[in-house]
Amino acid sequence: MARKTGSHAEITGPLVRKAAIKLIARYGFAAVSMRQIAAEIGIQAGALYLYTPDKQTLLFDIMFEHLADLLGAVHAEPMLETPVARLEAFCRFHICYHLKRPESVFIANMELRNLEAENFQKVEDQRRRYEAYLASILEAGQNSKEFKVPDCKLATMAIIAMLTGVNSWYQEGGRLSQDRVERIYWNMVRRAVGA
Amino acid sequence: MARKTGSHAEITGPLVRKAAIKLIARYGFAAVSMRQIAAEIGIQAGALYLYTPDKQTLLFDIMFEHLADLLGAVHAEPMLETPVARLEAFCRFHICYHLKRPESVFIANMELRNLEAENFQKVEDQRRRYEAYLASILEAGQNSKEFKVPDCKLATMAIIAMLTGVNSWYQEGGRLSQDRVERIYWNMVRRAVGA
DNA sequence: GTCTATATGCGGATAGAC
DNA sequence: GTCTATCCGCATATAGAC
Repeated sequence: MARKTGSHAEITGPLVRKAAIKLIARYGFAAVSMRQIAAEIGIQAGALYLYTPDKQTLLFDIMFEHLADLLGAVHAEPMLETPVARLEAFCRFHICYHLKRPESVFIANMELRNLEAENFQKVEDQRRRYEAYLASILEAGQNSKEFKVPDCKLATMAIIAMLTGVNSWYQEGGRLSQDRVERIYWNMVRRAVGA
Repeated sequence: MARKTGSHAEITGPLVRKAAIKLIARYGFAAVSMRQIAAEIGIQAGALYLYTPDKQTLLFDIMFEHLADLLGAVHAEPMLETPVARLEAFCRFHICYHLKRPESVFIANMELRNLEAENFQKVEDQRRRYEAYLASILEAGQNSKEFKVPDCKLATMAIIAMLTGVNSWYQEGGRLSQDRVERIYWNMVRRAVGA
């Protein structure tokens, strides 16, 4: 395929996404203008509309793909034997995956209310599927008597909130290594579910 | 003091605050206009500036007062004998207090990035003081060997994230009573700290 | 594919009448 | 204390030149 001079779609497309993630994470969706996003990558605002039909779709795509990637990654994890091994793997996976892309995580958690109804539903469905993955581990452990969880649904929400919270304070090169953090959190989770 | 016809400062002032909390919680600070806030209470936008010097100060006041009230309330709790009793009281207090004012809690957690630097510092200071309150309970239990916490700082962050997470799913009149939720969460916390 | 220019509307905040 | 009117700037999105 011939390409005209000044044709950079394959480069610019991903740059738009990347710039939007960076700026929305920092300032919030409503506070970031299309002009800012364009300026971040050195193009004019009008040119953005070659890569997204509008601002709302840009937000939705960022959030949906983040959750789709997350779901894909968790399901790609090797399926371990025991519930306790699976729960440890989940805890470590969750912390690790989230710490690697703090901006997307932040957007996925903070910008739900800026999604239009239809888009919100799609994103929420993904989120529920992720929660269901953890819930199934807890239920398995409950059935096998390895865990003592008073309520699997509550434990699911509690564990996810606790693990995601790491993103709000963890700093690379800080007092604790990531592996140490994972270990400490896993120990708290393990005891919380009575394993 | 004589009052002119149409003078409703004592009524309107609190109404402004209340309307702002409602709208900012629902749509986000950046997405809410001063015109919307005014319309919510049936006045014109210009009249808002009798009650706040600007939009930023309105946000700061809401967040700061929320945290000041929270700190005041937690320090007003009766000081119980043992660390384990104090930790249970804290867990129940935190869930109860936060469920009672979900909008202010949401704003305090979501709108930090919309605060100007100086205001941000003041709000963060309050938050740190609240965290320190929980940390001191954990340290006391650690010293008395009642708890087995690998790291008090991490346990503090983990417990607060976990407890605050209740606000994101709890619905009055749902499957579980608030007391039942408090009990279940307290049990998870208790085991997580090895008590 | 990107630019400039522009249509159109809403934003925060203030001035001055009542 | 509240209203109306207004300043001024920036928002999203589109049209058409290059």
